[in-house]
Amino acid sequence: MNAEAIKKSLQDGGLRCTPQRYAVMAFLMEHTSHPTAAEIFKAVNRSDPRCSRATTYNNLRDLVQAGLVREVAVEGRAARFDANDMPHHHFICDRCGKVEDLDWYDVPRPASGVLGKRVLRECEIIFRGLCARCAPRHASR
Amino acid sequence: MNAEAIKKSLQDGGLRCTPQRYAVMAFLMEHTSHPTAAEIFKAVNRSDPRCSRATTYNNLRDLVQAGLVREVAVEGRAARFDANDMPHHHFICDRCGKVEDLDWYDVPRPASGVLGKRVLRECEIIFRGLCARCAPRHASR
DNA sequence: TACAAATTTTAGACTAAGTCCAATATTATA
DNA sequence: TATAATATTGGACTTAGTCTAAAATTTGTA
Repeated sequence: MNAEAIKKSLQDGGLRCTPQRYAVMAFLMEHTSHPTAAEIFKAVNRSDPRCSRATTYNNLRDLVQAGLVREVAVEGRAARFDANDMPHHHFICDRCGKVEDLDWYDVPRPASGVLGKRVLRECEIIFRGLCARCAPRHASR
Repeated sequence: MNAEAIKKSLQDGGLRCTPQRYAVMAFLMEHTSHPTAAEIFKAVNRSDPRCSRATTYNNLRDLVQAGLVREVAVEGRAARFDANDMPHHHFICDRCGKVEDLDWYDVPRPASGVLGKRVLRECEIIFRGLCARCAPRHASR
């Protein structure tokens, strides 16, 4: 993982590069499984106990605001975070809550533009169903 | 609002028609503004104090499971509920968190089908931006 | 209508997820 | 290196939602 690239992207987002913020960002870039805030805190705090829970939440908020990280809300479950900077959509498993990235080009892209009197910033397609682990195998039986 | 129709849809969903459950369903059909569980509880409990908080949550869970109500997760905010049974997508305001329905035909519909090894149940497009109230008016100034 | 079985309701304690605070520390800039 | 702006901290707090087990209601059957 390129440390300089992380530093630069923090700066480009108008954020200072602190050890805690760097650690949160680096963790998200290395772990593309959409961890929850609690998971991120546990991992980052374990390898560097200087990072507190409040700081983890503060940094996630800042990274999302700066557009470097995406937050995915899942019904009845904790929010999940994602540093994948390529445009993409998500698949959420009904059973285990797992969030998977779908390549933008895997799915048709809805037209962007104005929606009535609303100012559109982004659109995301959320697919729901059962992931490969949760789907009943040999379902034909 | 057709009381018999509500009764029938509860039964079709395999749910008994209790006064509390009926009240939650009726409230959602009359209020299409995507209320939160707390708002639903307050309103239903005010007009009939027999309905407790736990019951409101239980019934929302049951109605969602039965497919009569949709739940919309919003980042950093309480879940919102929606009894609109027509296929549709949502617009979520970044600033105030308001959820608005978008007619299915207002937006292109992504192709359905299998996504890799995943079993697809539904897909929803979530549009984000600023609603008519929150968008800066006369923005050219 | 009366009974039994299944389902639903309840108050309130509890948990999980996340925010807030104000004192302290760190970072970037001049 | 001094300074101003920003970030970090532990821990109390809030908000959203779940759990429990006893009591009540609903529904099907006789």
